Amino acid sequence: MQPVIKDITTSAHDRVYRGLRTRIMHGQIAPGHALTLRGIGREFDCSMTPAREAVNRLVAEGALSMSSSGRVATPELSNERIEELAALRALIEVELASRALPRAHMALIERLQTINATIADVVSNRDAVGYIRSNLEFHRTLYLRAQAPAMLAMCETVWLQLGPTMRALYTRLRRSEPPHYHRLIIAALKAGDEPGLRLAVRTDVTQGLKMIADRT
Amino acid sequence: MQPVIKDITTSAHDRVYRGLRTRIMHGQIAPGHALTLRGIGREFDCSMTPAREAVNRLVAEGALSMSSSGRVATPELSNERIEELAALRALIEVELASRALPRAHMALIERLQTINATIADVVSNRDAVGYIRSNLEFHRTLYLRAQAPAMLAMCETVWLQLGPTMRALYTRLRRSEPPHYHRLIIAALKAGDEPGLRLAVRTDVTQGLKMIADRT
DNA sequence: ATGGCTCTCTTGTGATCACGTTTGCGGGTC
DNA sequence: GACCCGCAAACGTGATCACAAGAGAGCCAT
Repeated sequence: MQPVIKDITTSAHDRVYRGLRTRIMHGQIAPGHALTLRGIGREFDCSMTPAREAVNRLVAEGALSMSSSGRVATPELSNERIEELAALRALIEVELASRALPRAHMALIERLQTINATIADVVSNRDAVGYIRSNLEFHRTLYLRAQAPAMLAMCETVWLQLGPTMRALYTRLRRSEPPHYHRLIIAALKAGDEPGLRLAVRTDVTQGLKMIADRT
Repeated sequence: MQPVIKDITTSAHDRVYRGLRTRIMHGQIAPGHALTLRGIGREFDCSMTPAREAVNRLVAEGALSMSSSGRVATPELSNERIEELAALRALIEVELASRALPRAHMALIERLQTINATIADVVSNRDAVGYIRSNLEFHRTLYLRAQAPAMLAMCETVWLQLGPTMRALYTRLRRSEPPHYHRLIIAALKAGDEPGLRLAVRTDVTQGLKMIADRT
């Protein structure tokens, strides 16, 4: 009989937290979708306690919104809030890219190109969730080089808040072309062109989210 | 017999959360100070459950750090992290000030001057906690005019992370002069001078935190 | 006197339960 | 057919408990 290997690495609430977090960030949950503690506990096979901790953490990060009665749901963002979060993305990500630039060597650029190819694949398959995931991976891979964990954490918090909204955007948009500005980012990295990099990142971040604000 | 008025507005975990949060943000707790769930529960007169929720939320926001064993304490920040958080403050607060500028009318400027006078009082009393609180109130009052709640929330998260460290700084520094750059901020607001405002805010935010990184 | 070891007390975790509230559905009325 | 009211099921909250892990004090040996 095999001994049961105790899962040292993660406590239950951490497992639930991570599961919900990636699901939200990757846009697998539509805006306005409601969640219940007992339902989460059933799904992750634990009691309400770890589910509560995970949910509270996500509420604190703005990934979930809580009604006055304590019911929790994926947030439906107003246009003002989307504009604000886009501005925050631009602000922080431009800084992160700028800090990553001096440390960007060839291996990093090649990895970015690989991810970009994946994005092209995923886009042709009309896979919104895959697109969001790959797109964020592209950005995160670049920003990891900035060696600025606090900034990256803030950045990911913004991504998290925008997750369900990005899903709503990209499923409506049904884009078929791979992101144009990613190539500009890579080119600027190769050339060591900081102003060009800043502009490319800012544009890439802003362009997609502008369309949401324009819908109404 | 008086009827017991049920406290509608706040649940227990919210009360605990707010209490701990302002205590941390205002620098009333030194870096590295340990907290226990049962101790918090005793202090706020509740069981461990609300204490746990509040603590987990603060850990998620970076206001408290949690060891691998789950013990929780006020964080002792490395110099790199302080530099990073200072850069984040500069980035976000400059943007907030810039957005507040077009909406800043005379009543706001007068309120800022009143707060600044309070800071002068508090500084002469060598009251570090009072100084931090008034200083943050000065900034928050200005940024509220920006009408950007998501940005302000991020900003306050950074303040929260820096709370205990600011305490450590200002108690060591024992400054006796009121903040110089606050006058520059007010002057730029009066003049409608955006570049001057951006520079003044950036300098005000950065100057204090540079000294910490220089200690070592 | 000091370094290492053990034991105990304390801590965090997760499960369960009772309670008050809310939500949503179904039947009755206009 | 539409609207409103009432009831039952489901929900979040907070308390309590059992358990395992860890920290710290005290003791012994060197």
